[in-house]
Amino acid sequence: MSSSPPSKGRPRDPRSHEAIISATAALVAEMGYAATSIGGVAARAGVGKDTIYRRWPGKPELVFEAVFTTTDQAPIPDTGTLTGDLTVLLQGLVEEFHSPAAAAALPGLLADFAADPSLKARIRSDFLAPSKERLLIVFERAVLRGEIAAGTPVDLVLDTLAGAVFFHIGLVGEHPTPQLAGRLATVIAKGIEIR
Amino acid sequence: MSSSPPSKGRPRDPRSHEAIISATAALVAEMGYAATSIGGVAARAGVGKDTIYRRWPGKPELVFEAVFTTTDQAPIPDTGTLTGDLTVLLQGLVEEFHSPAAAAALPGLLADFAADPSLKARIRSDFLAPSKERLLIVFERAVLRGEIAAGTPVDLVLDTLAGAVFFHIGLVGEHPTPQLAGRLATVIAKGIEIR
Amino acid sequence: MSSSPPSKGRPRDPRSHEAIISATAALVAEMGYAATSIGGVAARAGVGKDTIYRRWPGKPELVFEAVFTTTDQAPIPDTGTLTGDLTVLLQGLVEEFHSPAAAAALPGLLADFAADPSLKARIRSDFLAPSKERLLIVFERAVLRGEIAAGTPVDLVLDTLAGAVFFHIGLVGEHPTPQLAGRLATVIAKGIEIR
Amino acid sequence: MSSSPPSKGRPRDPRSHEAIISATAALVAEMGYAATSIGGVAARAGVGKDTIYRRWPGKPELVFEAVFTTTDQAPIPDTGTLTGDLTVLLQGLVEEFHSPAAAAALPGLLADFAADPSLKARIRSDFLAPSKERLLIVFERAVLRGEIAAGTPVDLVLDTLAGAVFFHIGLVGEHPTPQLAGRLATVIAKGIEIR
DNA sequence: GGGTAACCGAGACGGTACGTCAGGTCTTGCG
DNA sequence: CGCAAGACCTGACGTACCGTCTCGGTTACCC
Repeated sequence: MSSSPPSKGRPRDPRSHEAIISATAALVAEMGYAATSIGGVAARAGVGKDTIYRRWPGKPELVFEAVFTTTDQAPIPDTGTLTGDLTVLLQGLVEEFHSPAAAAALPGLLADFAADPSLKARIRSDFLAPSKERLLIVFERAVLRGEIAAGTPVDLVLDTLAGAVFFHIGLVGEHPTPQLAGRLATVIAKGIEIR
Repeated sequence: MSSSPPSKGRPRDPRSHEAIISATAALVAEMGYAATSIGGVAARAGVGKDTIYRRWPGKPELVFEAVFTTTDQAPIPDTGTLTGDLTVLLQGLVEEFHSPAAAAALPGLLADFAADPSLKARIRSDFLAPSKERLLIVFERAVLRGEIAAGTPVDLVLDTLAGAVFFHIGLVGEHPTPQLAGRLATVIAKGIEIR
Repeated sequence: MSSSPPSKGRPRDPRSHEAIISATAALVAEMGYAATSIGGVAARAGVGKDTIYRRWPGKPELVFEAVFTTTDQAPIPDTGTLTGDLTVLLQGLVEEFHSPAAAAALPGLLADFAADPSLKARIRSDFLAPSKERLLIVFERAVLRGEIAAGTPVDLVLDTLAGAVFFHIGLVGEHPTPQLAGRLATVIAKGIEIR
Repeated sequence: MSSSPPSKGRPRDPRSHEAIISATAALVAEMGYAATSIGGVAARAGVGKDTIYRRWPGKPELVFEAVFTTTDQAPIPDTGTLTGDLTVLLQGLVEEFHSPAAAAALPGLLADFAADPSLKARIRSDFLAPSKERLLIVFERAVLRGEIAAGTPVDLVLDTLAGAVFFHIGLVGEHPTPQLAGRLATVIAKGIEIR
């Protein structure tokens, strides 16, 4: 299923990989996305530029991997109400978007992804996929509870949730209040509920 | 109120201004934001680079002025219902974000604004101000009609509307369906209405 | 007659030119031709790389100009005998090839010129032209004196003289003895003289 | 005399040696010396880079061995006159310097040898040694015939012969005429002969 | 109506980063 | 140990922009 590893020649040193990733995360958090250069990452990681280009095609892919390593092990929320579930989901999004590295990286990173046709598709498939999976299950439960209709468009709702948080936190730079996730969840839940 | 013009020496040629603005808009639409350079704009406009730097501090400010010239002459919607008013407002946002130049410019442009502390504030004051003004009046009427509470947070709702549209259209690259504005308006209106 | 200077835009700063030339000469003398890089010259001259590439197409042309500035103001020898004239000419060649910068530069420089078809022709026209001019006059006088035949091939003799000195001094690295020029001159003069 | 072979472990595969040598000769002839890289030779020979570095310290030594394999089996000329002998010797030099691989390799190769102190000595000992041996014998015979003096400096004459041919053919790129060797031989022989 | 000060085009300037390539060393698994 | 493969660090390559500067030359205002 997965591509067989060639296993020919010297294997790539996982310590280089690790050093590159953490140097990237540190530089992005310290200097911002635009001021982070491949050369700078290489110097900081004590690595040649080729070692980076061998693994990633460019800065966007590298930063994406370095900053969004959160393997999203968070459990799927199950509070018993749609509003409660959405609140938990949104709290996750707010935290993710507000972490130092992510906040520094996201605007430039998404801009680079959006600008490259071959990367644009990955916004949905890589950035949003984990959240979509969870939102799908939350919606299934809400449908069973009779809170929302069966055909509620997951992608559109997810774009709204993510867009709202990204715009509010990432672009406008608003510091997230503790109530933020709850407020947004309430509005959206009420908005899509039956009746 | 505005800075007094020096009025000493040769006045700036308004034809240069015009040529720069339209060259910028054309280049952004054709090549995208990242591939648009000041030098390229100057060459296309038949103008020296200094003539650009004399008027704008950098690419973000230039592109902002070139692409968002919509003097927002659109009348404030007054359909009689909050949902109707929001639909009209959102249609405006969708159109604005979907125009070729704006779609090509927005992700990179917002990223550059967000990355520069001195520009970050202008996202709210320049990008969103016209919409906020209209949304305020729409909300006032809705309060008078008893549809929403008096203290409904305008900024947060606006960030949600703008974020949803920007994310959906600008980043994910979804082609806007005719129903999009209405759907979003319905959800948000229902979500913030009393009861 | 000469190409008209464009005189459009900011003129090139002759101090940059000067700084680049002397940095190049110094680096070649200190480090050798191969270890002299455009980037190194730029750093040493306090100049951007573009400023170098704007004036010279590459390292060979730059080094050539930097090292062989000797405008060959040496007078044409006229000692009364072919042997004497050739001795003076050869002393000039020996000195030129033995100067620190030239000795360090010549093997690599000539190799780069010989490897590039568009530069190859310049070996004869740029490196050898001044010597050929002098040798021509020396030969004319020797013909008048009846020492050599009228059709003696200048280019071939010049290649022999230059090749002998270059090989002996530049490649094999022999330290030139005071008698070297005289010995070679005697051999060649005797070899081409009538009888 | 030679370094003792390790004779521990697997012996070196002579087919690799052969493949490397012929790949090197082919690449040098096709692409030139500068454009010939160790990596390219390895790929062409179907060999790992280490297998090359295990046998040769670097490109100069490798190319030298690949291009100058002519084990100089040519017999020592004995035509009865110094001019005749020198003509035969020079014909050999001209042919050697004019062969496709040698012509492509020589300028860069000699430059690399001259630039490295540890290789510089080998120009005389490796490049010129076979010719010197023959020239010595030619000179001995000429001394016996009374054509030249006993103390004629072999090295200097050899540098002159080699330098003239190398400069004329290798650097300036002159196509060798059939008379070239004879003409040079006549000049030099006349030049060094007694009287 | 003559200065003078700012504007204009062109393009040179010192920098920084790009993505590629070669050099020479090393580390795999397999003979 | 040899060997093919290929990862590794270093450092140079030539290009593209950045934002500033310096030319010659042109307006338009102010004295």
